[in-house]
Amino acid sequence: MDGLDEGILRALVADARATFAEIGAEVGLSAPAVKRRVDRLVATGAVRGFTAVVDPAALGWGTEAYVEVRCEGPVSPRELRRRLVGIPEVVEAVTVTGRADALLHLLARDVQHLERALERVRDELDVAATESVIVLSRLLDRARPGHAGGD
Amino acid sequence: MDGLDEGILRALVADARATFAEIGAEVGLSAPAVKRRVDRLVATGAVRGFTAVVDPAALGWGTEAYVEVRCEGPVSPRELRRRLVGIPEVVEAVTVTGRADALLHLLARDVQHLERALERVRDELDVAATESVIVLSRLLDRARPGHAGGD
DNA sequence: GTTGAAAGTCGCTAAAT
DNA sequence: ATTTAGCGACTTTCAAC
Repeated sequence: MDGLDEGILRALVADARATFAEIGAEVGLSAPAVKRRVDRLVATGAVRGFTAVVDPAALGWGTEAYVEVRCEGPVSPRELRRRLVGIPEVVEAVTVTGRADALLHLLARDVQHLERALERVRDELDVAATESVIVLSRLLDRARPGHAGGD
Repeated sequence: MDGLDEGILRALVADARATFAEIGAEVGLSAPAVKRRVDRLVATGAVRGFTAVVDPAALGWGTEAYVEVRCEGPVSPRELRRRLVGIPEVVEAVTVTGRADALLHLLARDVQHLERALERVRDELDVAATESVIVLSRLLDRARPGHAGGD
């Protein structure tokens, strides 16, 4: 990991489908040299993969919420994960410090759909309490280029 | 947007560097047909872009937090955004319903670094109160393939 | 260890059907 | 939407640093 790798990462985050020659032009390397470094970044795990940034709103999923969940009794992260994978509206889930056990990020078509998804979360996890906030606007999203107001 | 487009989106989210022929094999289309549909998905905004999923931990950014922020007096989302862009540790920011004005997602090298970033947030936003939780483990991350425990 | 150059292969893209 | 064909990019090999 040196400055060249950082430049390559910047280029790949900005556009994962950039050609090796294009990336090379940005960082001052030939295409084969870039490929070798990209292969290494993937092999070492610095790059986990390449993905498309899909606009949920364009697919009619315009409602977004973050939900803190506190469960009845102790729950293992593994078990938590197992129960949440089956709920497609849960797009992100982390365990956290503090009063809550987990913080969930939900995506839904509308508020009714969100409510149904939350019911399903409560069913799956036997939840003691939840605290939800609905997203009004997305200001920033550095992990997903173009996904928020003019990054 | 039909079933074929959905299949193409699935393939691109799974691997943004997949060739059109590979995607075509998955959804049952020829490479040129896939290219036309991908071009249309990008043009209509359903696909906002393509990005690399970088593992922050592999770069030494192992500390992650979510922070609810309540500001003194009313603040416009635009102004909020302007002030947060300058803080690189803030990787995500949304405005939300409820007591808080904004929910921030922060990435830092360690807890000390996180504390400094939080001080900077407080300086930039004249904050009335913050409520932070530190991420213990990431269970699920559907937007970033391979970024959480065995998606 | 690294890089850059060349050659062969493969994928991309524009046409015609 | 597919097939074809021409072009550009990728990937391997090799020589040089």
